[in-house]
Amino acid sequence: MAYWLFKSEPEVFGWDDLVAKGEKGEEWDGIRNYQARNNMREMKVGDRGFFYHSRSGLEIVGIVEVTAERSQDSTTDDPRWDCVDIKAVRPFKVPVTLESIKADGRFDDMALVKNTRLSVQPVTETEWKAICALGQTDP
DNA sequence: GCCAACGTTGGC
DNA sequence: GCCAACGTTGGC
Repeated sequence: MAYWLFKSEPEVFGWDDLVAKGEKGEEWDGIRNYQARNNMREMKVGDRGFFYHSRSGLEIVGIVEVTAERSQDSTTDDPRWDCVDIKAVRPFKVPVTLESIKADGRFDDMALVKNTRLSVQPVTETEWKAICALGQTDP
């Protein structure tokens, strides 16, 4: 199983919005960046990801799961863009802020720190476990 | 709300 | 194939 991180602006589509979608989850559409799209193409059903609030909040707030593999992004006819579906699994007991991730030192290689503009990015198993621990939440 | 960083587009 | 112009993301 692989691990990922999904960014979203809470004012546009936040953690609570994903929770409201329930078990069916939500199509992670609107991604128009090749790197982010390529990451989604690698995803398998059952892969886990962090849900991060960008622009405001600036913290990882919960764990999500991939519920459907790549298919055409329904918001466009352009065949270049496809995406996966994700659902909320559980919230972090304690949100993990970007500030604390930067201050930690163990996460300096994460795209979250090094490539701030990448909205869908891979996370290593080591990073996954360490961040879940910071969030005081089961991986 | 600003703007730096980065990605994409298109004229040449 | 270069690079200027433009558009978008996201931290501050």
